[in-house]
Formats: sequence, structure tokens, C-alpha cells
Amino acid sequence: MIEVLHKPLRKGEQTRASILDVALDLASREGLEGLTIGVLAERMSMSKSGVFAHFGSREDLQIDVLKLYHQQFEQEVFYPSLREPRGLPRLQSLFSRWIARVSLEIASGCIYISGAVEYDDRPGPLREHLVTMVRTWQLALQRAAQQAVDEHHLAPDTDTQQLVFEMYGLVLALHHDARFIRSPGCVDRAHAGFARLIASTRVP
Amino acid sequence: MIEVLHKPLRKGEQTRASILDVALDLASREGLEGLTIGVLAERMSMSKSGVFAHFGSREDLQIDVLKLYHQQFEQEVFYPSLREPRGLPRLQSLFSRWIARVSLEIASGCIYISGAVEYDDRPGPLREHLVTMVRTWQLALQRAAQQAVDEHHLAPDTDTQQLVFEMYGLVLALHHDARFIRSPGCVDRAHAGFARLIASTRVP
DNA sequence: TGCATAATAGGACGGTCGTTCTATTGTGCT
DNA sequence: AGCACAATAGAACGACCGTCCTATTATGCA
Repeated sequence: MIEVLHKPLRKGEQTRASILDVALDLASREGLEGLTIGVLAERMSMSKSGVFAHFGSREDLQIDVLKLYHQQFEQEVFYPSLREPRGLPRLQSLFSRWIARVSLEIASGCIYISGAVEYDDRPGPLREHLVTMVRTWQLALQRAAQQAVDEHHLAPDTDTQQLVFEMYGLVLALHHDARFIRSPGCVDRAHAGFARLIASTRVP
Repeated sequence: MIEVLHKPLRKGEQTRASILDVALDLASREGLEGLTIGVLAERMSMSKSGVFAHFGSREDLQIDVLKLYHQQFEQEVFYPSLREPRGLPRLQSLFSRWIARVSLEIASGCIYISGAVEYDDRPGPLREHLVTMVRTWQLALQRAAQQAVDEHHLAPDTDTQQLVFEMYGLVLALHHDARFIRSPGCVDRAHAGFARLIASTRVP
């Protein structure tokens, strides 16, 4: 009697995935709040309702876009750095890949950063998801910094939270000067800032 | 024949000013792009068209809000610091007042920062105005830093552009952690970061 | 090949947006 | 007081928004 649920056909998930790809690209440019179903449908050469049917609501679409971004970020920045040895090398790898990602995103934009501004005062599930993801990333950085202390690469009294705060600041400044001001050479400045940061907390 | 233009009556300019006040408050919370005439009218207990009539367009309203913010920023951060002696004291005053302003704005938000994200990819007069203002502020900081070098408070080989880049990063990180993450103690971290920054470029 | 149903299209809904037009109210000067 | 005109209200516009409902088409399996 109770019929077995037909597993979703292939086509649906496939278009759903490509919708999400386009949506991520769109949200990177216009912000998650600027992501609109009409424009998304146009870009997909589909009807609004056709696109809409793949997601329960616009909010669900935004959340799925966010999760996709998070996934890509982990894949490109976090996981590869785990192959570096614990301590300073891994911390440096995390930062470099992070910088590279933000630089590449010059044409589009980092959703963690734009989202932080869009949702700092807008309560709701989207904000919660974003905060969780960014906190996760910050904690991963802090863990790597603590390991650098444990490995005696950084001074034993290093304030790792302070370190992460300043690293984040460098990336935010990079994003700001690259995308908004469009001042050349800011990638080098981010690297220089990190080098100085490490030098001042390094074990002599 | 050509009649003398009647100078605008007092009432008009007065309400226009109070509209701008409310608009600035609103834009600080929701962003310049989130500033809407309907909501503004509601907050003013006026009709939409009544509010609209004071500005040629929404864009003009946004620009006027931006100019008002710029004016307040200069008044609270820039000018008072000019009373400090040239060099490190003035640079430190600029940074402290800047930090204080961004901290106070925790409840509302810094339009320079939110605007940078909103308009990094959106061409138009608003973007141009914003970039000009932020560039002006960055150049003021750089000038103060250069004076600190000239006064032999900072090392003669100091890269002032790099210094400003990192100062800006500290404030962006403060804004991020205070408003978005809402992590306590980030004001202290901004100050600590600046102290370390100065210490590493100070003349021995 | 045919059948069940997933996938999509099309249209309509109420809502908000910026803007415009016209009418009414209020103000300031003589 | 009365006149000129500034200041505001009110309604309507076209456009776009997210969402829902109902057909139509496409797909995968028997």
C-alpha cells in the first residue's frame, strides 16, 4: 500500500545543480540579497516558476547557495592546507590560499564578506548560517595558530585570537582595496602585513 | 521683468534637514541601497510624495545622505585630531576617534564600510562619491603617517601606504567582529593591533 | 510503447518600489 | 487680510518582487 518513494529523476537534480551554480555566480556579484528569481530564471532561460519549483522558497535558495559557497571554500582553501605540516607552514598555507581566493574573487566577490555586511542587522536563518560558517573558519584559523604555538613556531604567549583578528583584518582590507577602491598592489600589501604579523610573534 | 527668485521659505529646509537625519539613521541600519522612500515617509509621518518632493530622485537623496555622513565623520574624527601635534600623536588621535566612531556605530553601522560592499560592483554617481570620500580619508591618514615619519616618530623607511592599509584592516575587522560576529573584546583587539603596528615601525 | 509522475511553463495574486500628476493645505510677506 | 507660492497629500502608473495554482511537456521505468 504505502508506495515506495520514487527516487528523484536524474534530470531534476542536474538542472537544480546548474541553477545553483548560476545563482552562486549571481550572488557573488549582487550579494545574496540581490539574488532574484526573475534574473536567475532569465540567465537560465527558464520560467520563474520553473526555477522556483526546485526550492521551497527564495530563502531556501539563498541558504543552498551559501552552503555551496562554503563547500567550495573548504575545498579550495581549507582541505589542501591540511597537507602542510602542522604549525606555521599550515597557517601560512591557509592564509595564502585565502588571499588567493579573495584575489580571484576580485571579479565576483566573497560571500562571507559581503554577507557579513548584508546580514549584520538582519535576523533570520540566513544570518545564523553565515555566522556559523564564518565562526567555523575563524576557529579553524585559531586552531592552526595554536598548533604553531605548540610547535614552538610562535612565541608561547601568543594571543591566537588576536592573531586571527588581525589576519581577518588584512583580508578585509584586501577585499576593500581590491574590489572597491581598486588600488593596485594590495595583494602584496596583504602578504606584507601577514609577514610582519608573524615576524612580531615569532620565536626568536 | 526677470523676477527675483524668492529664497526658499524656512519650513522647507527645516523638514528637509530632519528627513535627512532620519534617512541617515535608516541608511546606517539597512544600507544605502536599503533606504526606501516608503519607509522613510512612514518614519516621518509624511506621505511618500511629500518626502520625495524634497529631492529630485532617490539617488539624489542617497547622495545627500552620503554627504551628511561625510560631514559628520569629518566633524567627529578628522577636525578634532588636528588639534593634536603633528606626527604620532595626531595619527594616534585619528585612529582612536575612528575606532570610537565605529564602536559607537555598533548599533547602526558605518556607511563607508557598508557602502564599500554595496557599491563595489555597482557603477554610478553614488559609487563615485563614496570612493572619493573614502580615498580622501585614506589620504588624510597617509598624510598624518608621513608627518610622523618626518617628525622622526616613525622609521624613515616606513611604507605609509602599507601602514594605512593595515590600519584600515583593523577597523574593518572591528566592524566585522562587532556588528556581525558580535564577539566581545574586539575594540581592545583593534587597539592592540594598532599598538603593535606602531611598535614595529617606531624609531628605536 | 505506454503509464506514472517529475519537470517546467504560463498566468495571476498581492505587495512594494520609484516616480508623476493633480489637488489641497500651509506659510510668509505686503 | 489677502495674495503668491511653497509644502504636502493622495491617487495612480508601470515595473518588479516572491509565491501559488493549473496546465502542459518531458522523463524514466514496466
